[in-house]
Parts: sequence; structure tokens; C-alpha cells
Amino acid sequence: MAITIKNIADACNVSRGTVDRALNDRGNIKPETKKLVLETAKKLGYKPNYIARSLVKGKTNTIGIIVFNLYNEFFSSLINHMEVNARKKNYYINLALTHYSKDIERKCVENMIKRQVDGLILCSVHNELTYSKWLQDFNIPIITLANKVSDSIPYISINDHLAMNEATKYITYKGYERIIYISPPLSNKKVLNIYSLEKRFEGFNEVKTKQQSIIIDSNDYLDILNTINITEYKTAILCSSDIYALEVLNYLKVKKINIPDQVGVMGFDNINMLKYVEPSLTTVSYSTEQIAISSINSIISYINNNIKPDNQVISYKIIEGQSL
Amino acid sequence: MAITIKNIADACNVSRGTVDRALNDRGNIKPETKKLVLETAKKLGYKPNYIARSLVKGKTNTIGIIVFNLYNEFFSSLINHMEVNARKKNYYINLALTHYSKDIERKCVENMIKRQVDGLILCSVHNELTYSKWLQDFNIPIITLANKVSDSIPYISINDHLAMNEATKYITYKGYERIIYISPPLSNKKVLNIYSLEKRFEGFNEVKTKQQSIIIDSNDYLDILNTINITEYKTAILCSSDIYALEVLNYLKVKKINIPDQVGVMGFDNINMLKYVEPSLTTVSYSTEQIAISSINSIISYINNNIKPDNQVISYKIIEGQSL
DNA sequence: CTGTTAGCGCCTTCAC
DNA sequence: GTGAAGGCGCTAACAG
Repeated sequence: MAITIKNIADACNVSRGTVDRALNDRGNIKPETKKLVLETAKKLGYKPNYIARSLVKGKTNTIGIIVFNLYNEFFSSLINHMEVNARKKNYYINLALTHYSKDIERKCVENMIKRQVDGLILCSVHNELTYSKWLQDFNIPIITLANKVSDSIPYISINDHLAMNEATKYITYKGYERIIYISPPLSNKKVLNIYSLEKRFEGFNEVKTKQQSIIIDSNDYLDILNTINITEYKTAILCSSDIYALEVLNYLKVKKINIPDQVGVMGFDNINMLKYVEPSLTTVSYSTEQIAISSINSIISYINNNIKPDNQVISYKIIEGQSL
Repeated sequence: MAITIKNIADACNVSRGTVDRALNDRGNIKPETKKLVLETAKKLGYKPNYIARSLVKGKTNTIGIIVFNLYNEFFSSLINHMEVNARKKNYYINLALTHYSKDIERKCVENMIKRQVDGLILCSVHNELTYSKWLQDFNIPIITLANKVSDSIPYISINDHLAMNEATKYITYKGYERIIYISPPLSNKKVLNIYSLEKRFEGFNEVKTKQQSIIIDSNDYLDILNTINITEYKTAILCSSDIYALEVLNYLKVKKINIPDQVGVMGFDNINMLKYVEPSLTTVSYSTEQIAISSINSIISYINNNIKPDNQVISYKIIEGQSL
């Protein structure tokens, strides 16, 4: 069995209280006893049991992180930075993935609660008010990312609406006559929280100009694209995420359609892998590190002060590539 | 404060023992009392405190995972699959990242120990025997991945040696006269565990054929490549990982060197992003999901039976692309 | 069938 | 300066 505080106490012929004083720098202890205790602790290879400490302190120094998956580079990059910044502040990471399932998400949240995380960072597929209430009833600090759950739960993200709005204007400014907007099914909003996607779409849709526009919100967007004579007008294809844009680039290459001469393409997210793709993709960039840092700082101060932090908006910028 | 077992006991006018029996299906309880207890537990919104349970059970149902970072798609994909499979078996994930630092790794391990993880899955940059001993002295199940720490700690990976060996032979078979092998600095092995990279290199180096070969093991491989007249012979560039191969592809495109007509390129890992790259990269593929499943199964059976599992070798295969 | 009790390992309070 | 004792929330062993 592992060495406990009691083993040290016995070995030193002092009480457990004294060992605790030595180990945790609490003062009120004779330097020699402290020295003795620390030395024997080291000799015995003592490692404090944080579980026991957590139980008495009512604090685990653990942050629960619940996101969709790690395939999405947004999340893997985010969690990478979160781990770094949490560790710096002496917090640890419990990770759980929902794979876009409302059920799994609920279970993950419950598990985190049972495991007594001090706070929760959540990218949710829920947005029912009952769910928001359910979350808040756990009475622990919770912060949401990317998909807003409700106005009463702090939310950190870029302004998707504005960003896509600007992207659309940028395309207009570039002289395109027609925009094809590609997104995952927006009708999903009936069953899932797709806040971020909706906002992006709204940002696009709001730009009322002389252009024509075609909206493809389907998982079969390439098939649908195939039914359109894309070179008929000076067309730009605007995608709600880089992944889609990459698929579109591939599609156009297969079709021997020149980019950007015949058709322009624009993405969103500026994922890392873009640097290996040709032509370089015009896209919208933002810092996952900044989102991660904001999230960790917010949740920790929320934990420590029990004051609900404000929503935070992270900046973005358009990256000009050769695809538009 | 959160509802405890005692609150329920009080509310039901029974003892805490009885509540425990009801909540945990232990039998020896009158159906009506059980029903009453369960109902009031639900009504009060009781959530068991797993920290307390862990303390008494000496088991946290938590697996610590320590890897380098999540930028590397190998790790993010791995952890994605690990989380899924751990959750299925009612285990949770504590994640820590070392960023290739020996110091950070040591601290991460210690933290995991303090937090009483039931088992540890580790991709290490250490390979000192003292470190292996240090790890084993913690006396908890540990499994290593990708980089072997020592023969006395279970290790799961593909056979890097054999895989690169076969890759090299494949290139030979394709009729190339010269191979340029690109790898991160192999001299790092003096300060870091780069087992997997070494094995790959050995696998390449072992193939003694008539070909010429050039070895570039440097972070400035593109600069060095630039000093070589690569089209002088029928040359293939074999990279120890896809990321390098992608950089090489970019380099060759900039140089207007045709792939594969003038120079062939081969990678290793078959990362997801390859599907967006042209020409499609010839590479070595293996299943991170299988590694993840093996790891999780191994560590859990190690935890439950306390029998050190055998090393496991995951299969690989060569993927023929258009780059060679 | 149910209640009581003694911990798990640690921290904290209160005596001395 | 130090020791003793109680308790965090839960489980388990024993009594009844």
C-alpha cells in the first residue's frame, strides 16, 4: 500500500497533525521536527493522496472539459492549450467527448458532477431552456464555448455572425456575382444546438446585395454542387468551415475547374492543415489559444470568486489566400 | 451544499446503511423501503460523490493519459478513441501533456499518482533505466505507447522497424536509384527517448541495396534538401512522418519539380489530412483506433487482474498513392 | 431486513 | 509546538 501521513507520523514518533504541519508549511512547528518529517516523507516516498484531500477540502482542482470530439482540429487545439494553461495554475483536466449526442452529453455532465469537478467547460449540442436550468441546478461554475446554451450561462467565442458577415462582404468586394454558401444542414437546429453554424449563416444571409446566392445546407453538398453550373456566373463558394472548403477544392480539382480563375473558394477556421493545401485557402482566422486561455482564466476565477464571468468575444481576421 | 446519503437517510427515516443498500442494489432490503429511498433520492437530486467512494474503495475508475501534445494528429485521434472506449467501460480520462519535456513528464506522472489514477497510459520521452524503475515503484499499472521505455513496462505500438523496412523495399521495388531519408535529428536520442523514430530509421538503414542513400536527420531538412541536386538520379524522398512529407511536397511544388515523375515522395502515418493533398501521398497506414482499444483494454485488465499484459504489436499497411 | 460502527487519508479545530 | 479528535461522504462488516 501507499505511504500515508500516518506512516510518517509513526516513523517520526509524532502525531499526524504535526506531519501535516510540516508537509504543508503551516508553521507552528519546531524546525527540527519539520526537517525530520520532511526527510522521512521523502525517504518513504510519500505522495499525498489528493482524493482524500479533495474530500475534506470539497475541492478537486479539476476542470471538466466536454466537447464533441478531437477529430475537429478546433477542439484538439483548444484542449491542448487548455491543458497547458490549467496545469500552470495547478488545475487538472478531465476530458469527455459527446460525439454530438445529447444523451451522451448529459451523461458526461453528470459524471463530471459526480466526480466533483470544480468547474465545467462545455461545448453543448443542447439549447433547451430546461437543459440550461438543469445545468445551473448543479450549482457549479460552467462556461460554454462555440455553441451558446442560454444567456444565463457564460459564453466564450468569436462573433460568428460578424465574421461571416465580413467574409461575405469581402467576397462581394472581390467582384463575385454569385455566392454559393455551403453549410451542414441548418434544419438540424430543431434537434441540436448549432448556434455557431446558425450565426455564421445569418451573417452571410444578412448581406443583401445584388448578387445571386445559392444556399446548400446539406451533407451531400458535393452532389448538389454537381447539379449546378458553377462557372455560369463569376461564382465564389463560401464554406462554413475549412473542412468543407477542402472537400470543395478537391471536387473542383477533379472537375478541372480552375481556382480562383473560374471559381473562388473561401473557408472558415484557418485550421493548421491549410498550409499543406494548394491553392492556399482564403479563410477566417482566430486564435484557439486565446479562446482556451480565456476559458481557463474565466472558469478558475469563477471557481475562486463564485462570480459569474462575462461573456467574452474573441477577435478574428480574414486571411487572404489564393483561392479567391 | 450537495445532497448526501445522510440527507436521504434523514428524509426517509432510515439509516445511511439502508440508503446505501437501495442506491447500490445490494439486496437485503424491503422493496418498499428501496422504492422510497430511490424516489426521494431522485426527488432531492442526489448525485453520488465519487471522490468519497474512491477514497473508501481505493479506486477512482480513472485512467491517466500522458502524451506529448494534441497537435500531432496521432495523439488527438488516439485520445479520441481512448475516451470512447474507456467511457464504455466506465472509466474516465485524466489528460496531461508533456510537450516533449522530461521535467514536465515527471511532474505529470507524479500528479497522476497523487490523484490516484488506477492506471497510466504513457508516451514517454524518457528511457533511462532509473526512470523505468521510478515508474514501476509507484506500483500502479502502466502501459507505454510509441516510445518504449524499457522491456519491463508493457508496450503497444506498430513494428516501426519492420514497417519502414518494408516501405524502403517498396521504394526499391518501384525502381528508384536513390533514397533520401528525412527524419528529425536522430542524435536527440542522447537526451530524449525517440524509440519510434530510431526504429523507423533502423528499418530503413537495414535495407542494403545497390541504391545510394542520403540521410537528412535535421530540423532544417528543407534547407539541406535544397543543397542537393535531387533530380540527378531517380530519387525517392522517404520521410519518417507524413508531416515532413507534406512539407517536402510543398517544397517540391514551389521548386516546380514534378511528383512523382521527377522525384518520388513517401510518408508515414497516413494522417487524416492527406485526403486533401495532391498528389495523394504514398504512406504507411495503421489504426490509431486499434492502438487505443488495445491500450484501454490492456490497462483495464491490468488494473483488474494485476497481471502485467504482454506487449502488443499493431498491424500496418502500405497505402499506394500518386506520389511515388 | 435494518441500524450501527469503523474506517478510507487528509485537514482543521481545539486543547494542552 | 504538539497531540487528540472530529469529520468530509461513502462503503463494508457486523449485530441484531
